[in-house]
Amino acid sequence: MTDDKITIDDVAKALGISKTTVSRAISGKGRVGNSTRAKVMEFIEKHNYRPNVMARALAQQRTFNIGVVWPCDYNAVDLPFFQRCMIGMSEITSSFGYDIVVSLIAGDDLSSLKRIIENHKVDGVVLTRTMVNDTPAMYLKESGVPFVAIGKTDDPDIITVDNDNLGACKELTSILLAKGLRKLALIGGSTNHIITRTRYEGFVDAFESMGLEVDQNLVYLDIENNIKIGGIIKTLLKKNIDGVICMDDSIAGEVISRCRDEHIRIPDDLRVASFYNSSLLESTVPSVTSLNFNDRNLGAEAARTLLAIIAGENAQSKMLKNYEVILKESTK
Amino acid sequence: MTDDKITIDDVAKALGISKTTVSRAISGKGRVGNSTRAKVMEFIEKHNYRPNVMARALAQQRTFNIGVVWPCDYNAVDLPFFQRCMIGMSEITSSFGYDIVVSLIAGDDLSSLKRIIENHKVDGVVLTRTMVNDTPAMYLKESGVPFVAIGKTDDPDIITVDNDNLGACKELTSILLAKGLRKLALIGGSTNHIITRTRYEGFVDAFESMGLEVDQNLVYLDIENNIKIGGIIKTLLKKNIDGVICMDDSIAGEVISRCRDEHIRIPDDLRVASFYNSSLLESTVPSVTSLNFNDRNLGAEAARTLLAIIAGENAQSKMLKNYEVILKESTK
DNA sequence: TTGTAGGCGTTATCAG
DNA sequence: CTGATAACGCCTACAA
Repeated sequence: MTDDKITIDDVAKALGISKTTVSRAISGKGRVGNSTRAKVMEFIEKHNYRPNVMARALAQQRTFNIGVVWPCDYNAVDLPFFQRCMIGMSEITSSFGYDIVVSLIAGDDLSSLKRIIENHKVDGVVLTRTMVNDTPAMYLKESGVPFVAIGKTDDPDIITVDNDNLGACKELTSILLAKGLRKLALIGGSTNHIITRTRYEGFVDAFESMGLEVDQNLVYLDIENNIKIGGIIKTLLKKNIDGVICMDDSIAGEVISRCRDEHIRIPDDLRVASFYNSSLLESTVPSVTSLNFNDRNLGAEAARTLLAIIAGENAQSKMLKNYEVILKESTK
Repeated sequence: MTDDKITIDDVAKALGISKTTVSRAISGKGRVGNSTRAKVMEFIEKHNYRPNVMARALAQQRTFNIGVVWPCDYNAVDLPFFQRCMIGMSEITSSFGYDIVVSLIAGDDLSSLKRIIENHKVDGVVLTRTMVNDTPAMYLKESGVPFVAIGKTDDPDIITVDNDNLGACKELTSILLAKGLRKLALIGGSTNHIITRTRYEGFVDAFESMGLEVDQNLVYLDIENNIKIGGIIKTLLKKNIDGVICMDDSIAGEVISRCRDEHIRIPDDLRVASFYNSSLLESTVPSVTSLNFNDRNLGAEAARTLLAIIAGENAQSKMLKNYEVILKESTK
């Protein structure tokens, strides 16, 4: 039962045939007699034979692993986005017999990424976000390893998979504008992240397509620490605003809390919406209007694309259009 | 600069010595002349030579990967716990030249775990939680692969690393009892997870050590879905309770929201505390009394232990004592 | 259809 | 201290 270390050679000898034939029977490459194949399959099934992946990796220079680059800045640590993406990726990779090697990168330290690339531990990489000065992307590009980035990028050589953040943010903003709101504030994270810029663009587009102009005094970007939000809210209130759009739900949660401190009623005194929704917002009161994306599906699509590239097919960048605008109490 | 496919043989030939010597110079095993070693080191530095891990893995039957089993039930998906643990593990494994292969397992489907084990893709495994019917643990034990579990277990053969959940939960409960609260409710998740049982034990211990008895009518376990919490709160309010202890902050957040619905003031009408704290609770109002553990450190310790086992040292189970009881507004 | 032999890049063994 | 040579387990021309 626990014949653990049985090799292809053992199989061959036991069956009185050559390793080559066994190999072919298993891989399906090359012609093998039906009866022979059946014999082999039955035997390996019975004895629970598994080809040694390391040996195969060495022989055909493939690892059947993909790398996933996972940012772990202070902010990203608690976001469920990456976890959800990974689940989607895992579903796809699993079904292709691939496994996932994670590479956590903090700040500019690419050493863990370099290690898995230089050591040939992966056949390709998924980058889970894009940045303005994207050192990981540049490194990967230079290294020649197949990779896919989740998020937008300027570089046409890089294959990306992304949600339609621009369209979604524009739509949500438009809805608020259509309600007659005009003095809308925007609070968002690091402008080093492309997604922050895209969300901002969507916000601006909504204004422009209605012939309105964004008041830059109401835009707060690079707010990487929720501590600052209390002050921002106080400042904003003096400016007599109609509503606040938060780029993610962590910011939204903080905004709601600080409003409560200031005895600001939502939505009566102020409307609040978020460009990203996760369970963080689930139990807030009032419930928050937000955008809902399918992160899992995004990850799955990224993995699918990467595997296609690895298989030699020429894949193209994709934009997933399915998102939901969830209108809740906070903007009534 | 981009001499990517340079092998040990290339190094040997370029230096006019044998592969063996180069190998020894790099690994440090076996005696090599100092001048020779220096030459080798200089050369590989300059030409950026990296030993092929796959070849090494094949030769010495080691992969320099560890597997991390990551549950992805509906509940676990958004918990930051696993992510934080993994960051801690990654810090340690990285410093030993190891990488992390994740195995997401949903429900009883062990296929991804089996794949990485049977394919010899990892040298050991970290199990990130323990269960009552722990099929992953049993499988690993049977397979003979070195592994460490995060969490408690009955099986003395299994090496574990865990926080002192029992002591922490007992302490927090004791503090509330010491404030004179007596009718304390408890809401928690699946009793299939050992941690739920441990937390419950801590709760009970606190009562017993004060000569009090737990009112089982106020204990709600196996609440795996926050939707039920609204009803529970309503029921509890009729029972005229003093406070609610939630096993994690997702539950706590929900409890607070539902209390607000019912116009219950916290802490005036009801005290609330949580056995686990994450950023989910960060911006709630009122701030919630809770236990604070260092998940990252927990992961690091687990990785350290696993690597020790892999290295052949005989490691022992560890309990990390450092946690914080954070007293906040919700129990004033 | 099947088998033989060589190679993938390292490490381990055993001589020198 | 150093070097051939044989594993490690699998794949793939090339032959038969």
